Amino acid sequence: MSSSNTISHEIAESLRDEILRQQYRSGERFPSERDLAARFDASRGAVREALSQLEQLGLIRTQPGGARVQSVDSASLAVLGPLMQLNDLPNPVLVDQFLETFGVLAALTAKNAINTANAEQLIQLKELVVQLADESVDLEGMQPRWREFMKTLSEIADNLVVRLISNDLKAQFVDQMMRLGIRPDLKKSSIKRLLSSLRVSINKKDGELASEAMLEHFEELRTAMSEAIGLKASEIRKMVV
Amino acid sequence: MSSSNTISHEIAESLRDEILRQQYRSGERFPSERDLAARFDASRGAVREALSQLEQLGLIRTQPGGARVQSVDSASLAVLGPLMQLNDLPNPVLVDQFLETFGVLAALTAKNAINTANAEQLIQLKELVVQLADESVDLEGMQPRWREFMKTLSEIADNLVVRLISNDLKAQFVDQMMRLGIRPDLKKSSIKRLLSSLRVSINKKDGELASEAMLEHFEELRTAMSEAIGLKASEIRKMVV
DNA sequence: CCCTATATTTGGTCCGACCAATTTGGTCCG
DNA sequence: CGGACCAAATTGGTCGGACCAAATATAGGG
Repeated sequence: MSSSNTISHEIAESLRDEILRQQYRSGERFPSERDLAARFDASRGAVREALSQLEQLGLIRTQPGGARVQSVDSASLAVLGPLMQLNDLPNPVLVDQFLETFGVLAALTAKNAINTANAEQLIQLKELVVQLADESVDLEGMQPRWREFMKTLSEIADNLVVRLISNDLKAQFVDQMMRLGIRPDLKKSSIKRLLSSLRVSINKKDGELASEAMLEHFEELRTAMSEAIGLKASEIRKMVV
Repeated sequence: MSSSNTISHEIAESLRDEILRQQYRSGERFPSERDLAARFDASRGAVREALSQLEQLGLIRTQPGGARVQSVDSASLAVLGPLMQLNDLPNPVLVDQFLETFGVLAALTAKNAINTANAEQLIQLKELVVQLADESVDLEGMQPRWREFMKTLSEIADNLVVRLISNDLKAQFVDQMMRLGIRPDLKKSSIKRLLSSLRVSINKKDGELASEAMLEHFEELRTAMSEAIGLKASEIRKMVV
């Protein structure tokens, strides 16, 4: 399940999750490197490498005399992914905030992409939208195309800041949702409306229109996702009972 | 100038800047740990700690056999700060992208804050806006109040995702601009308009209005900042000549 | 020239040691 | 009893050397 095969990474993951689970109070002293080495049955060097990663994430602050735990919401954006994968079910509030935030960034990207695209790029976008309208492909199979479309938009918009933000969200939010079987029930009409707006905005080279369509789409996605998670939650509850 | 007093951090900073300066081609082999240890006259352990930080930043990927440099725009958002402080003058394009992106996030925050604020919080916001309208304080002295205002908005909006993003931008963008003497020439009328809109939106509890005002303000800020940087650049050019 | 077997390089990990800063505990004094 | 002060234990920071396994580079054979 967990990624890297190295011990130091395993230690880092383990400790990271403990901190994200609030198992330490903010400001509390973190176990000493020697203790951690003993606990994980590893060398102090490996532990120190792990701690230097946690420090980079903004989760701890180390000083001679002892490391201290930092408040989670003063950490780096890179903790968002792990934060959403902590429990069986991602925190619905967090998912909603993620979608809302990602939505405005996607809208911004779409606006700038369409406004700055050259003729060739507009054609490229148009083709991608056509592919997205293919009704013979199901929602899951469509995901790669959506990603391709967003990636193209991102490349055309060419905003490094947005791209860097997206990188830290590359914890594959969508993948995780798919894996958990959480599938937002987006009305086909809703998607059709989005695609239609996108088509028009590309033809008219009207970025503002694309932006609005994107915002609206994410709004609907938030609602659908909220329902989907709630549904999954009740499913799980039944399983337990 | 540079921050942490530990050797491993110094090494990390040094190597980070080299990568951000594109001194290595993406995909290129990174010097071996032993070479780096020799170069920095440090132990391999210190170098390894530095490298584990760079890896966390998404700047390198290490494997048995050799580490490889990653493309900058596949890195973590946390590199944005260092990226803007690389040269004497920050990259204007990057600053503009930063302001644009930060603008939509600030607008989102303002919208949600005002829409969800309770009576007490609305009063608090109103007071802060009044303080911002104090004409007896100059632009620089006003910065702490602006920060206080934004912080309050952020706390009320209570969006962890946006907060995490802001954390990685806390490389004190404003501070750096101040330090460099880059002062955007924002028209007083422009600020007055923003404050006025904010006042109205708070009174009417109309988040959408606040959002629009914020967007417009950042739009003007982008223009002003662009001019300010251009001005500073020509100043520097004269100095050299 | 290509493919394979071997030697070298490289990252991953461990151990033991030392230093300096911090923390801790206790002692002494008012 | 309380606070200031001092010494000991703890802790992070760094170093050096060592070993392994994976990856790479090299030389040899087809």
